[in-house]
Amino acid sequence: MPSHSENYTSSHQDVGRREGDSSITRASDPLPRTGEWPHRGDRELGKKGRNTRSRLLESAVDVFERRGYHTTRVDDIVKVANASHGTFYIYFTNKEDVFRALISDAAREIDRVAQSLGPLQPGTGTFEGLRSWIGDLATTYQRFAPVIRAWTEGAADDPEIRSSGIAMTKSIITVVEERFRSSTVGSKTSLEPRYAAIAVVAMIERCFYYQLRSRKDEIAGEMLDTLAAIIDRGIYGSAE
Amino acid sequence: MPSHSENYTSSHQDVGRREGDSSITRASDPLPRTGEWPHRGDRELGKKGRNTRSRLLESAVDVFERRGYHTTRVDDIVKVANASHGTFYIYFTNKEDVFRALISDAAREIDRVAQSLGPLQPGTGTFEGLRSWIGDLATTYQRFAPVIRAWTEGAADDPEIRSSGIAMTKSIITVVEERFRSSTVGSKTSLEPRYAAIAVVAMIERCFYYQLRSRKDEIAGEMLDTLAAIIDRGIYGSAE
Amino acid sequence: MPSHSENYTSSHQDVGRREGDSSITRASDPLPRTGEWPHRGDRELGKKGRNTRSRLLESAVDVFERRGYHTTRVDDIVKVANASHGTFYIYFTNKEDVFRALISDAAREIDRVAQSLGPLQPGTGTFEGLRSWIGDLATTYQRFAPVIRAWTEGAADDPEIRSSGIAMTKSIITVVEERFRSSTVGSKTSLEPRYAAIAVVAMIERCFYYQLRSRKDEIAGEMLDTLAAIIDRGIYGSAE
Amino acid sequence: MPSHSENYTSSHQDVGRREGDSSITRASDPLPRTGEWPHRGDRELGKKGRNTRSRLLESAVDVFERRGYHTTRVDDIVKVANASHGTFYIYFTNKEDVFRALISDAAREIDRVAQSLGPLQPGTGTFEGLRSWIGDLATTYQRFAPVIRAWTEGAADDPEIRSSGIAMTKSIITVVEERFRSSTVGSKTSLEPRYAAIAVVAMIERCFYYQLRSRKDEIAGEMLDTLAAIIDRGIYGSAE
DNA sequence: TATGAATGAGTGTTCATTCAT
DNA sequence: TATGAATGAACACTCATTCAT
Repeated sequence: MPSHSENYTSSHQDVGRREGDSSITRASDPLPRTGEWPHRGDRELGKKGRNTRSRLLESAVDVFERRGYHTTRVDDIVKVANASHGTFYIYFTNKEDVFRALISDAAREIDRVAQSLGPLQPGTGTFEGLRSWIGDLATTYQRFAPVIRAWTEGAADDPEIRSSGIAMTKSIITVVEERFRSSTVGSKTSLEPRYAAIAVVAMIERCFYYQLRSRKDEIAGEMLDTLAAIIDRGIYGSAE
Repeated sequence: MPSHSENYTSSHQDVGRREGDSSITRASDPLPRTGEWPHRGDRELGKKGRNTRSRLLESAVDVFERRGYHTTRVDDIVKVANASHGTFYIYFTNKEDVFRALISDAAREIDRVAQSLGPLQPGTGTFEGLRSWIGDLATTYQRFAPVIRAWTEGAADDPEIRSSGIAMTKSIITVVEERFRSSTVGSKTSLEPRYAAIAVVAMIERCFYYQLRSRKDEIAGEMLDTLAAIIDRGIYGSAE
Repeated sequence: MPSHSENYTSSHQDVGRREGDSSITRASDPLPRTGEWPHRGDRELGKKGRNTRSRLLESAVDVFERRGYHTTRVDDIVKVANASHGTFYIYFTNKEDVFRALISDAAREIDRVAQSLGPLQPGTGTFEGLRSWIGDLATTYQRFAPVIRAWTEGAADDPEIRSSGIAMTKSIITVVEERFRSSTVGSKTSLEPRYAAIAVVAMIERCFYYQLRSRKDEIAGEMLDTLAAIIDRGIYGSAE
Repeated sequence: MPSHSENYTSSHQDVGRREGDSSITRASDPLPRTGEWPHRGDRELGKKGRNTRSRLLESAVDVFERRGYHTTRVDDIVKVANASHGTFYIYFTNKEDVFRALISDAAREIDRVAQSLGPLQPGTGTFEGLRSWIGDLATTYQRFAPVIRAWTEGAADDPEIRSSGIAMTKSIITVVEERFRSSTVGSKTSLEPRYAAIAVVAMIERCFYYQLRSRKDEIAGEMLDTLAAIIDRGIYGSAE
């Protein structure tokens, strides 16, 4: 649910495809030029290696949260992980690479939860359905909070990361749009489902972000209630 | 309307009140103007100097838009402005300083427009009032689009700039909250005005941002209609 | 006259085309991504800048000679030039770039001298003509000795530099080949002019290199006499 | 036949004489074998060990050829050999060490062939003798081509390897010089045998190198004919 | 007021080598 | 005998900032 958008009217989904961890580089050429060697993916890692890699990932989360993506230095991460500078480069090619590894998990999960929004028909417990979905989203969002925040705020100038953020948001918007269409919403009201979906996703995403930034341990229940209520009334036209 | 928040439940407003110039050293000031010392403010500048300063500011807008705040180098700005490296430091202390100079105008304007939201009573043309206000906000937002985008996306790890963004958002939320309170909204519905205001501002801000990122020349009218309609129904309970 | 060859049977000449100094990078895009900015060419340099650049070039020659191309560190060069690390990167993008600047002069000169070989007809003072030409070549070679040695020995794995070396050698071979063809050499003897030219250039180049490596101040006159004599007898068939 | 020279006028021969193994610490030894200590030589190796060692050597040849000496990383070699990083250091102390192991064979062979040049007397089939000798040299040269090329091009800044190259070339020059002296060449012509020998060896070595770099499968027969003819006429004064 | 050369601290990245298993 | 994880010194390169002219 990071906050980048290139064209929110396109509806094809391109997030959540990738398999496994985000090690994008893969070995095949037996003798590449300098700098083209893939860094170790997960597969060939021994116990110790896996442990080190995890420690680095955890440290990265930690540091990204405290310093923000841009301000973070590889040096900070290895210091927290009690590893040497060189060790970092065994597992990741650079800062972006760790970041990709982190967001791939988050993206997968959020997308999964986003897709879980059931069909809703006006007058049939729409509030409860929305409230439950938003609650699930909030839970997931909180789980990956540091990463998502960095994703939203900081990584905006790495093209690949940005586009994955865009894709993720598009994907959620599309789900919501389809639910709006398949309910009788469109006919009852003058709302265009696409724009309504954009507005709703925007609202949810940004409220979560505001709340996260407030350093509360969790997103307030009242906030979630309010979101569900506004959507229920604003889109599904439920009264009171 | 940038997107940073520390605590959105606090309601005291601290943006847009202070008049005149403020010094850089007053760290609590949410929207400091360009530092007066040791660099020159506008007043004491000769014609040539004013011109150079403007050129630098315009170039900065240009570059921030194309490269993003973090990626922008002082070098880029002076090159676009056809100025020398040294010249930059005559007018600004550093990159943040230019940025502050740029956002101060934007912040003032947006805040002014935000405050213009009139009192709304259910059943008395709430949609039109909201639509008009949102339209004005959109116009202003578009006018300062490059700066605001940079503000939203990039400046997140400069504490001073971040806090000015937080303050700005808080200020708008507070206005909206007060309008909600002073109408009979609270009593009719179960919505807590503070949370409702947060949700509404979040939605508006993020939709504008999405639309801007889509590279459309302007924010779609349908988008504005949809926003107004959702708020009208979701908060003011208007039907149809 | 460096020593790389890809295909010595091709005869088209592609050395000596470049104008001015070897600053291959040129400015045009007003806002390139990081790393694409051209480094200052010679044109826009003030007096001081030109001086610094020269000092760096001289130091580079010095260090390349003492340490060899690969072993040389940018740090070594700036130390000798009494400049700071950053200064180096104002004038050159990296070690290769300085090297290119250095060899372009050498290549131009050597090529010019190589082309000066006049037409020779058996029985008409061929020895004197050859001896004089070889002498000129030797003089030029000596003048650029440190650079050429580095070129021959070390830079072999930089593709661009290597190919310029190849081109240079090809060019000389072609000149010699044409002189052999236009004299009656081919008809009198069974020598194929192309192969004969390769052999002759190989011999000259390598003898110069051997002599340079021996750390003598200059290439021995007897060496030059011997070369001229061997070619005179071996190719032109002069007796005694 | 690599291409380094410190002083090509000295004529005492110091390559190819010593038998058996030599220690790394004897710096003056021109062609040290792989260090026996603390790494294992061939003798004490089990079947498996011998196999691993061979694989590493073969891989090294492969990689040196494709990447050049300097650009080659230990990492590349072990990857091609399907061995682990640590294994490499069981058999060799470092990259130079593998290289020394590789060139020792090549050097021995080339030197042996070089010494095989028989005594030649003008007017007694000198061309055939030369042509045959050059052909043998070419065959050997081709056999060890990748190693020799790396030796010629790249190893120039390792003192020990360089000096072994110098010694090798000196040795060949000396053989040739002696043949020139023992024939009546010196008296008939004005050529100084030492310089003539240098020129001849330079020519042969460099032509081989040129041809190798041209990526032909083998050195052209015409090239060998031409070399023999030039020497025959240029040194031995044979006509037509 | 403008210039642009110089600086150097700060970061990123590579790779030979060691060592516990 | 083999492994592959870890290390850290060595080097490359960038860019904000200063300053003499």
